[in-house]
Amino acid sequence: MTVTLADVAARAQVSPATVSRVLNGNYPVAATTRERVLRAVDELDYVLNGPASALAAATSDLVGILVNDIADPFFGIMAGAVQSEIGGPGGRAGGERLAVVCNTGGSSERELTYLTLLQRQRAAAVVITGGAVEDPLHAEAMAGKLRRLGEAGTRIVLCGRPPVQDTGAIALAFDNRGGGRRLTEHLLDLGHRRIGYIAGPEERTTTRHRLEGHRDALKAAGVDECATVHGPYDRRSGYEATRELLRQDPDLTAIVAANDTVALGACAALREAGLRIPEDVSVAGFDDLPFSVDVVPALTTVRLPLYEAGARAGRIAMGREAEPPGKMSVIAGELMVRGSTARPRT
Amino acid sequence: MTVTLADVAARAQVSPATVSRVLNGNYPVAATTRERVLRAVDELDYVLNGPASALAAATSDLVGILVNDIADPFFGIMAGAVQSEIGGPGGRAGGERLAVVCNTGGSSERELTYLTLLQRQRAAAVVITGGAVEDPLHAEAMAGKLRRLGEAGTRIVLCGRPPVQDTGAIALAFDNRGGGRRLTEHLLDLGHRRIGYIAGPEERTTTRHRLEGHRDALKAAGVDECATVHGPYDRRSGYEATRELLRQDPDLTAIVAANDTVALGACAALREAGLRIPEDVSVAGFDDLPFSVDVVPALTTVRLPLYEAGARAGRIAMGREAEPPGKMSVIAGELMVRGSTARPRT
DNA sequence: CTGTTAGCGCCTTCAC
DNA sequence: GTGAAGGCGCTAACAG
Repeated sequence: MTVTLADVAARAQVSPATVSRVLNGNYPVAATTRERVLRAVDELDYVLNGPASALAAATSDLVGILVNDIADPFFGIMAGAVQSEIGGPGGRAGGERLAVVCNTGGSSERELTYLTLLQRQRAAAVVITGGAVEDPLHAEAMAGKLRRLGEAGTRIVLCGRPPVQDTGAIALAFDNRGGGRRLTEHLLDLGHRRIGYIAGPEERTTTRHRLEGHRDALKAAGVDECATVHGPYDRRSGYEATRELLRQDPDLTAIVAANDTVALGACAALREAGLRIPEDVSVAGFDDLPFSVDVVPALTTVRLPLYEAGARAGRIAMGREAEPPGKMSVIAGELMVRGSTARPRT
Repeated sequence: MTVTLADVAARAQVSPATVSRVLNGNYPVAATTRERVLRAVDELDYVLNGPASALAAATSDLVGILVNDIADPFFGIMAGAVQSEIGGPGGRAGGERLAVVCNTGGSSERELTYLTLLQRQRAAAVVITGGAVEDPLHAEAMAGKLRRLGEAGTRIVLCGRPPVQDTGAIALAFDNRGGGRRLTEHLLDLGHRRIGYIAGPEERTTTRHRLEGHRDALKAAGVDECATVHGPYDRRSGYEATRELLRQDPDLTAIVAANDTVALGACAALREAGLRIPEDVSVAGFDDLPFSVDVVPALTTVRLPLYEAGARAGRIAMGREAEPPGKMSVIAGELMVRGSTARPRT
């Protein structure tokens, strides 16, 4: 029915072992023999049986990339970068790796499920992007799962997520706290004192760190915290949170959003309320997604080098770049001051 | 070293076959036995070996989703929808399927590579999203690959892509032509006569169909085609193409973009040129991505039911929804008239 | 309902 | 540089 390696061997008049060797290219084979085999492969339209190969070799060419929300460019950009470093030749059989992205939807349960599925497939590596849920139960389950994955030979790289102790996982973390602090400092420097904050979902590392940075800046300046509202990382959340913030404190002069997408929703709500940006209310985001420079006014935000971080994570996962000292590296964000923030109205 | 099914069997004092049966849940097993096995699985922290299972069963729980650009929400939304319908229970072993998305970057070569990789893994199904490259050579290679995949038992669903003959693949196509026509008709109705067009990359079905719709509308109205420029589906392309269009025809009163992202770039270029939207130049996009309603002015566009289409593709791929008659269904777009289009200046 | 018996297709020592 | 043989871990008939 389907063509097997034995069929190729027969046609090329060599042993199955030889065919395997040319396919994997990790063993000396005479040039003429190799050519004969390759021709047979072509003629028979042979496709290696991945499961069989993985079973015998006790490892596969699958590399998993976990993202919280595949519809969000924040993750799409990182995932694409990881893939671009992995997809190339260099795998075991046929020289290609299967880089696949798995959408957890931000659910810690699905995150674990995907890790199990990947473990089941004996994935060669796993890259986990974005913030983590901070529930202690989940954290423990996660640490255990990562440890077992690592013990089974899967390389693990965290990209945009803080390290998990005792797992051997390599972490490239974003400096969300520092970025959040600089952003709020910028607003304080402009003269803002009543700054509303739209935070991400609770119990997420990203949310907490950005918020802490915000609070650090306020504290350092001796300014009281104004209203803070939590919500998911989407446009609608920004819209609704802003209406809530305006209700809680009609006199606020600035709004900091958990990320650019949320900031977009905030802008919409402000406009609907008849408030001008930045004349009446300044708005700031986080991440610097591609659209942020195009909205009107262009968004003040913190740029995270998403692509570079993803690419680096991919290379580390492939063993093509040395892991950072201490298995951990903090990536800084850059404050991008644009038209959406200005001095407060007097 | 690693725990195998035999270990579980020994601990539960049953045969390996029985363990397999409870794990796959597709065979009657006494409740008490099942419980004993499950407990052993838990105690030993056993994880099924996917490759071995796939090899023995000659099929896997892997489902592939191909996208042209994972950083583009157009694909992210569809991919997320497909996954949400696939990820759930219902798979063979352990009741979970591994839904994975593969980023082709719009390259026909990588598209074929990924299909081979998926074929190698004996994927249960493959969903291919977005437009296809129209190069005849690639089309032929693609048709052959799809046919072989189908013969090997992989279900294939095209989502947002026209059908490929003689492959058995099911197609859910978007009515890009109709949408393009309605969009241009809308501008013509408003009184526009000099309409610049920013098309997507050449030799893509999506590009061609949308452009054809545009031309259909012009022709029906007896209006000559104004300047048309091609470019990738990104913001920068829209920006540069608009500068080019303005150079070619400074008197145009409207610009139709290949999609919303391109339209964003077009808006930026217009503003930079000191032109107001829509007073001086109207702008229209395509897709109705989430941000399109938030930009200022809100974008007139054609809404494509991306999520619904993806979800349906996922269900069909899982055999949970009947395939459309003739293995093909055309999904219409809906014209969304918003602030970015208005009567031309007189 | 459960155990026994063969493989699934490939990789990998070991000989030659 | 190449062939032969055993086994990777699981599933799917068969028996019982």
